[in-house]
Amino acid sequence: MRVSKEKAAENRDRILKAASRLMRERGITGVGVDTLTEAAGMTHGSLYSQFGSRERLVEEAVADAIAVKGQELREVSALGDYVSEYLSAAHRDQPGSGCPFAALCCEMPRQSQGARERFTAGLRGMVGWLGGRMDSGIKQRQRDEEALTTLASLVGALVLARAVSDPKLSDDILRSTRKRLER
Amino acid sequence: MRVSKEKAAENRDRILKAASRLMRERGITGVGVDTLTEAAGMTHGSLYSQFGSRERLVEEAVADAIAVKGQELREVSALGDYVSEYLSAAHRDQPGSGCPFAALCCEMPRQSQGARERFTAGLRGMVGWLGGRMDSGIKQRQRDEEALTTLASLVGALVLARAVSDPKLSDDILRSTRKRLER
DNA sequence: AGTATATAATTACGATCGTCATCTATCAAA
DNA sequence: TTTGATAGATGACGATCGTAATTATATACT
Repeated sequence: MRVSKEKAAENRDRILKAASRLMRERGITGVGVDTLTEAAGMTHGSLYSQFGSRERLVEEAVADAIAVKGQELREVSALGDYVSEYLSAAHRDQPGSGCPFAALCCEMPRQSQGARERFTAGLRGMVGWLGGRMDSGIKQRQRDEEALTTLASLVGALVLARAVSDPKLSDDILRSTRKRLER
Repeated sequence: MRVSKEKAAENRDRILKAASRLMRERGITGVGVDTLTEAAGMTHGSLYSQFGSRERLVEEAVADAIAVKGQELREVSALGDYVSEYLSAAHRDQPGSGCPFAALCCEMPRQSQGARERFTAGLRGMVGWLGGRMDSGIKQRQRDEEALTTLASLVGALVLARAVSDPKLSDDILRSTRKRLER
């Protein structure tokens, strides 16, 4: 059956938002179409009507998660504040609304080219933002390099902190990296 | 039907090795029991005979991958050499025989406690190894911290280098982090 | 306003998932 | 050597996966 244009757009958005969150929480491969559409209050087939394929939804979900996070970045001014939040226990324990790079990076190599390109574009934006908050006393090239290594440290620390089973070690990973990046 | 004790042990090992490689290449969730046992030349049900459940196989595969990599570490003496190899294009392009931490970290939060514990134990070993190759002019505690941040940088850089679709950016991530860790 | 068309959700389908009951062949004991 | 017990691979099973045909209704046109 068909629904109003508005309703359809809402439904589509609910699936998208559910995907954005659930794929970060359970992994891209870890969540099926049934779970995604059910979270949006519909039957699984509706995904195909709205996105054509699961692969397409993945692409849009990746882009959306990054875009939303990019918006949140506008409210952050100091790099130090961002690092503190990024490497916090709260961020570690809430992957569903957390950094898409950290949540999805390991699965990206096996995703469609479209999804990888959106991920890459988002990462470039992030690097640009980080570079903009670096010491302005250095060259552009050097700033880019430092932005890249900083992002790698952030992502690496977060994924490892999430992975280990010992809370104390997890905290140590976050704290050590926080300390390291303060310098 | 039953096979000889030797043959059974060989079969078990083939499944384990296939899992160790394939799970790193395609993700833990990305490879089914059919693929795993087929790679070992058997039907899918044999996994249950040998390991009891897929979950158990995951635990053993994680432990095995880490153990094998730990053995390889014995042949490395200088930290600089290790970093160069770790952040090389070759390592990036061969996840199946590469670092288990980088390959599996993002999926670990959703694995069984047993698997996470083995991952954690392996990571502790790695941190100890790294700490042993740090400047010996510093305190134990500081060495551990630096080992943790170094590992986070390595893992973060590798997973991001694998994730992005642009080869040039991927190389930049590896090179920048290599440079950063040389200091 | 009535009818045709397009669109979006439902439902049915084949394929594949992980698990367990079954059966066969090895190993151990007499 | 023969027989009972047991270990291990096979094949069958229900559940879930992603996709496509079907159905129902909102929208556009006469």
